[in-house]
Amino acid sequence: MQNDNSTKISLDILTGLCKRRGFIFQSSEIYGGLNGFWDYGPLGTELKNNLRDAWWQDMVRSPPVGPDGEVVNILGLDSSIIQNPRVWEASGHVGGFNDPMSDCRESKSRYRADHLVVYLPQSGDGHGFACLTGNEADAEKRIRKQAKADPSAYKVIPFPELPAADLARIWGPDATGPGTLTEPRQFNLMFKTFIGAASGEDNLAYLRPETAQGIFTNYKHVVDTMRVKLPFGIAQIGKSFRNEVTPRNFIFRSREFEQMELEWFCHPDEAQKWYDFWVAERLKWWESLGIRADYLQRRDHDPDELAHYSTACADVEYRYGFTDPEYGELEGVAHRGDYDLTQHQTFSGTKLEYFDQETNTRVLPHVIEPSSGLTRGVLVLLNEAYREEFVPKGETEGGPIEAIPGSQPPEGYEKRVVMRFAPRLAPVKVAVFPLLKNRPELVEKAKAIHADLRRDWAVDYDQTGAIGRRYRRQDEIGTPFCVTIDFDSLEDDTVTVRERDSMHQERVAIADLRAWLHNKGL
RNA sequence: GCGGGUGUUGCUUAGUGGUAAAGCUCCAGCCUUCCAAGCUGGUCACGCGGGUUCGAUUCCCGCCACCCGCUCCA
Repeated sequence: MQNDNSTKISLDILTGLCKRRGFIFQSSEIYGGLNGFWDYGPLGTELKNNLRDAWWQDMVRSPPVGPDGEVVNILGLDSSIIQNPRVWEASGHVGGFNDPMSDCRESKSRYRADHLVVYLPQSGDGHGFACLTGNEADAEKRIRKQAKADPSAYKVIPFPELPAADLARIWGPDATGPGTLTEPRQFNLMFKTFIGAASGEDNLAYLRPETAQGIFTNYKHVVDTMRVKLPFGIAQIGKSFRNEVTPRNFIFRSREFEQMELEWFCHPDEAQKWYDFWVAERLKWWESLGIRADYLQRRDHDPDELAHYSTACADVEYRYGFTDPEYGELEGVAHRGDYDLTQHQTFSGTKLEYFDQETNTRVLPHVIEPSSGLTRGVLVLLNEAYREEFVPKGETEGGPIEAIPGSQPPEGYEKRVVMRFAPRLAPVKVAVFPLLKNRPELVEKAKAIHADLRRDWAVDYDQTGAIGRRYRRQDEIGTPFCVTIDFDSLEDDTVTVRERDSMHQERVAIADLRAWLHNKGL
């Protein structure tokens, strides 16, 4: 990716800033860390909570107007992370990911171990040959050619029953020599845990790999208690856990992550209409947060990549710097049909049909699922916000000049790093400074304004060092406004409000400050 | 999971078989009337565990984490 993009930044820079400024730390770092887990520091927590709250506000409390011009109805839920293990049998998560696999180091092929059989010499010595069940002729051919022996001198056993010590003398199906197959390994998507103090297989449980199933299992409760009519939605935000084979790319793919999921229940005849609506709506929502439109795209899944439960799926993708090709998933909007409710109806024996009073008919609703990664959203916000700029030394006339990340400023300029978060999402909204810290009257007034503003917003107070340094500190954590109390403030009760992006300053009466900030998007 | 690379303070680097230096950051004081100024002082590091050795941050082994590629990916 050598193109155009002067603002492309590396994950190294972002990871460094997140650590340096208290956004995101490696989990349990003092013990050497843990692959695939991350902790959110004070500012990362604020940022993540702000994104979470924006989603909740815009999806649950004040959702968009539907395609018919009617306000849609969406209700909130918070189901437990650990659920009856049968939930995951019904959902298809148990079973689908439990097959032991063996890799060939030479051919890079991966085989399901229960699909392989091994020809072993009756004599006990010499090479053995593995093949896929159904391809026995292939193995026998190789016995004649490679071992110059008759297949009848061999016994056939299932690959999983082969002692690990014998792997060294086995030829893989696609290998040109022995000893290339790895010991069969279990790939378990779900984290296992045990309920109760005594552990054993009979009290096995799982940490949920998605929040969606908790919605389906509560669907009937919501229908019965909340006087809802089709169509309606149930929304949930929470942690999910997946034993990813390869956690990579900072918080993009981690083993513990957070989802914001909506399950939209509707009449089967209307499902396509709602699918189209939600795909478009979700793309618009990310743009409304200030994400550059040319960094977002809709990608419809090909029929052959659809999951078993899904009849259509479209992703909202973002142009991360590291995903290949170029764009990577941020949110998936899936048309799940009636798969989930059918499964849970079958497995639980509980009727999950919706009874329509007006038409006197029963129907199993179809489901459209916009499911986005909250923690992936945080990564997108960080990536979108990061800028390096050149500023003339000692003054701000003309404002900052956008720079290529990692480049050095020309003579007379210095670099500033600024996080251009939308005010709504910024972890700190306002910082309050006395111009000088050794003038008690300035300090006192600044502290009073700080104490007042913090009733409404996350507000920093800083009196350390030169004023310019304090501005730059706030730039780097993305604080949109800084308020400075100077000697004029003591005379006329006005303050300087300095804007992060333009670095412009404006004189505002203290009495108007709260309203002024509100008008700027806080 | 495979292959390659990396690991000294918050960051960037220096260095050594005798437990570590510098710049920036950070903290305190002085100073400072709006964009990382200056002066003085200060805190903080050899990823973890073994081995060799009188002594290991340095040499050896194992592990862990991170980065790149492959693989995988609801």
